[in-house]
Amino acid sequence: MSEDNAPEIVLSLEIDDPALADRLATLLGSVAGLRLAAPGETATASVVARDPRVMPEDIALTQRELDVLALMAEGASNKMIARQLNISVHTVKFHVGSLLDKLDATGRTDAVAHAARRGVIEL
Amino acid sequence: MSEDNAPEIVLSLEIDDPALADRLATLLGSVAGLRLAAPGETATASVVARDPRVMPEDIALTQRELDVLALMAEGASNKMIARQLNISVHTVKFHVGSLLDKLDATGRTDAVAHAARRGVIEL
DNA sequence: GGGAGGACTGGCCAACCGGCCAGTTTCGCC
DNA sequence: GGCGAAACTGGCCGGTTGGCCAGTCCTCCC
Repeated sequence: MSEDNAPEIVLSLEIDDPALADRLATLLGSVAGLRLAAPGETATASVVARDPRVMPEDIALTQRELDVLALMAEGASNKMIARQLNISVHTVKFHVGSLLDKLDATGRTDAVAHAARRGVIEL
Repeated sequence: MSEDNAPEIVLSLEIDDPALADRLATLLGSVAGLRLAAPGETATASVVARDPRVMPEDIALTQRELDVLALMAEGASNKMIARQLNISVHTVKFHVGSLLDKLDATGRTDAVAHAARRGVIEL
């Protein structure tokens, strides 16, 4: 393993907590074979620590609601969801309604966005 | 600054490329004051390097489309968007239409999901 | 046995959405 | 001067959405 077949790994920091960012910058800055990205530089990998804000109470969604939510995130219409899950459109609407309530959303788009933000679903 | 007011920083790795993950694990594993997270452990920060798959061609969206897209992601209706941007509902629909085209989406929910996936917007 | 909660279904309806047609203005560029 | 791109506006219309009412089955639990 010569040094040149393993180019430096460039890390960008995306840390909300300044103190933590500082400590990490110091720690990582002195590691051989690795350096921190210059502003605007494209990094090999990012070190991420987001503000752990409003994540504590994970919303209690039923299995069925998760099914519906997942299909909503795929852009499926109520009709399509009904077909997929083998239930009536009315039932889909019923679940969507619960979802809007629980996720505190104003519409299906908002519901998907909120769910994604809270990590309930993965886009 | 005693050692105990600065607890170990726990890093989790989210690297798609196994080789890179390996190198990083080795490099970071030997840094004092820092360790890698055990499976399932809550980490202080994550080191992320996602597959740079279908991200090359960043979709060309106009400024106005970005405006509309951002509001869509907030769950805003066409009417609300129109008010926000001080344009008519028709114009909003026009931009939404272009967005659906460019993002290859079937509806506004799908459009927001696609945009988020491609990093066009941040949820 | 009597809740309580979840899943499911129906009808009804106003509002919203998206796609179609058409048009104007403004801007930069060849 | 002409030409395309972007932004903007209008009318029209069928399909979708979300909220309201109602009801039936379950199952778990006190």
